[in-house]
Amino acid sequence: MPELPEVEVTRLGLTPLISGKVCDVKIRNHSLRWPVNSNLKTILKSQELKSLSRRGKYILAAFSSGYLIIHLGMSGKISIASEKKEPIKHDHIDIYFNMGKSKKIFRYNDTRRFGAIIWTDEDPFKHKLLSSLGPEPLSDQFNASYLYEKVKRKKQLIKSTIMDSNVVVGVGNIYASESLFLAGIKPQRKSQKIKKKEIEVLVRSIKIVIQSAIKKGGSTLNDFYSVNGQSGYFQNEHKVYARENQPCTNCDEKISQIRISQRSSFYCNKCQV
DNA sequence: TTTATAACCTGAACGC
DNA sequence: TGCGTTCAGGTTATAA
Repeated sequence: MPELPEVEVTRLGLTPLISGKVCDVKIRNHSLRWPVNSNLKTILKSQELKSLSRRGKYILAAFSSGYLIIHLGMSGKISIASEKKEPIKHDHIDIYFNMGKSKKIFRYNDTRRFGAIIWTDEDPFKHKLLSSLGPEPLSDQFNASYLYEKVKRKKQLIKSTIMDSNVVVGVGNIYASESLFLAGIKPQRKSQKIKKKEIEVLVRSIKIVIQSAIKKGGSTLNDFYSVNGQSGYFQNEHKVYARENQPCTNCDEKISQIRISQRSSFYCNKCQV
């Protein structure tokens, strides 16, 4: 999946392709991270899709009387299909839209079923999944003073801190490694030991990495393709992620790999201090 | 309160 | 060829 850039690329790809009123819903498998509401068909029927927005890694589909909160988990994918297109394995949910002469299907596929599709008729930002999220990485709210306040008493490792969605949303395992490389900070440093100057560089690096990944259409690893089936290109630009024992693009030192919180982490022992 | 770990699930890649 | 093990983009609940 999908870190923030992949979710944003998905949202941008979906927006021009889907609109109109829901005319049917088919759920083949209810068991995602949380069980999908069995009444979804009744709830959504005749409701008009108003907009698609994003908060962190959540896509918010606004309907006439509420919101679908969609999370892609590790392996979730959304495609827009015609009625003729037969569902394949792990196509768990179809939402049919009446679009003039034809019907289009919003199709949710998720191999590992870590994703979620949740209906709420209240303010989605007050939903418990979204209410305590940190700022968007590209917003002005996410700045050096903010992050320094967050890290200065934290004993956990800096990579874990920037991946904490209560600190900043959208920085997943790939972009955490990439941002720390760009900032010249080792992922295993303790957060509270990082100087204010370094935090300034780190904030800039996170913004650059996320922005650049969105422009390139996200990373394509095993599972991510954008809505139209195109792969992203950002993986061609990974400087450290999944490059263990390959030469650093900056100094030729071999890229190192360690595990932090059960996640693979990659860094250059020379360029990062 | 903060931090680390286990758990959710499927499939691909690898070693024997 | 086949079986067992490990690993994969995330996030929550629970343990320490």
